[in-house]
Amino acid sequence: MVRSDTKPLTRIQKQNISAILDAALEVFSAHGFRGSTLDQIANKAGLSKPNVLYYFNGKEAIHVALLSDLLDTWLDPLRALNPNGNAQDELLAYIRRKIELSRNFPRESRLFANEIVQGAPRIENFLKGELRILVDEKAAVIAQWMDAGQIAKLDPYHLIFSIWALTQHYSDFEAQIRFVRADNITDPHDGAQSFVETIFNKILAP
Amino acid sequence: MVRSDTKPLTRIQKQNISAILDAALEVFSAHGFRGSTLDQIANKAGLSKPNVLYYFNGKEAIHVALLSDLLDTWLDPLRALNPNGNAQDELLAYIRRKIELSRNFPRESRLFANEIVQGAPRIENFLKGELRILVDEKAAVIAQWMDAGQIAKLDPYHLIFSIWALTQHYSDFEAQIRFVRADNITDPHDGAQSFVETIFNKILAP
DNA sequence: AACACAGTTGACCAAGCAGTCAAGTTTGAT
DNA sequence: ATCAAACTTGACTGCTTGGTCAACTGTGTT
Repeated sequence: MVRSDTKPLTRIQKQNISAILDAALEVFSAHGFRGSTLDQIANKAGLSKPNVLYYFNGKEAIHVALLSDLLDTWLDPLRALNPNGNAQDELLAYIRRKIELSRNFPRESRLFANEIVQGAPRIENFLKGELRILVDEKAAVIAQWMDAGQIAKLDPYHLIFSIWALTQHYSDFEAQIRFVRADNITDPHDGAQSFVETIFNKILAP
Repeated sequence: MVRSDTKPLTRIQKQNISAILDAALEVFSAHGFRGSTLDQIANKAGLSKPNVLYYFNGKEAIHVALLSDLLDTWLDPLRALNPNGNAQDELLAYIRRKIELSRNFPRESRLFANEIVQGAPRIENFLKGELRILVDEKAAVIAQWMDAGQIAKLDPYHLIFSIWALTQHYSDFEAQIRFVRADNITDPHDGAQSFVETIFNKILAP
């Protein structure tokens, strides 16, 4: 088996591992963990099933690899919230980064959504650990901004949740939006960006 | 097999069918369609697997029964939006009904969410049909209210989507909220109601 | 009490699935 | 050209799972 932590990956390894991860992202995000099969992943990756298992210890291992790659990236936008910046600017920039992330990585967003909707069994520790610490920290920053009168006084946690809800909705529930707006549609994200920014301007106004 | 459309159900049929549907709701909403097994459902319902299949034609039939029961109820809050009422009052009442629905029926909400996140393969027709017609109709009503200056001018479709996003977030992503707010929590919905009403008051203000 | 039918289930398939393995082929360093 | 290691796979195994079936029990109507 490959993927030991002791280093250098060959050309073929890099290529196949990334083909597998890309295929797995496609499949897992569309059908959930239990709804996906190794055959689907192998097929989409253009490899045989035993060959997929040559690169990863098992189905679970592929899923874990995807999630840990993802979780790290997922924190970045919130991490970048600068306590010393202007409240409105910082929050709107955060919102913009979040929208961009769901727009550019809808599969990743749905992979995450699938996990959460089903009770987050595989990422409970991430949520209770890293994410919780970061959210507590940033909620405190937001609370200070509110106390200083820079933005409207609201529950900072609910404010963060509402940003998550609105920005991810367009990727996670894309199917609903697409079917409901059958005709006049190109990208479901169209208009979303400016709408979400508009309403948060109203929400945050002191 | 039972469940023919030609009527009267016995006492035992009523009881077992409802036990099966309740168990299936529990299981499907937690694991998705493919992630759920008939054995889990049978167990939770306190019946043997063959007995479950005596009442329903198969796993799919149980899922369909659940969804069609659900979809109808799901439209009610939006249906009740009264074009002749006051814009703000009507929309806030709609929001309140939606929140109440997710709070009282989180499993139903997650069943629906599971479907949508995975591309809505089983309810595509509902979304493209009934839901779409209703949304178009109510979006037109909202647009009129906006033109009349009763509420702020926004994209009515995005306004509806944002209501869906915010009200369902607390049930569908309950796991995330619970883990992130580990301590100071009783019901994740606590505070949600007043927060969501507050921000929509700001959003809708003309 | 007797009878028809509703309800129930253990034992059993067949298909689908994750994962193994031994035997092959390809790659690249020398 | 050689060879060891990297890579690949057809054929297989064992388990899970949706679904069947024949035989059994419970119910309620006369």
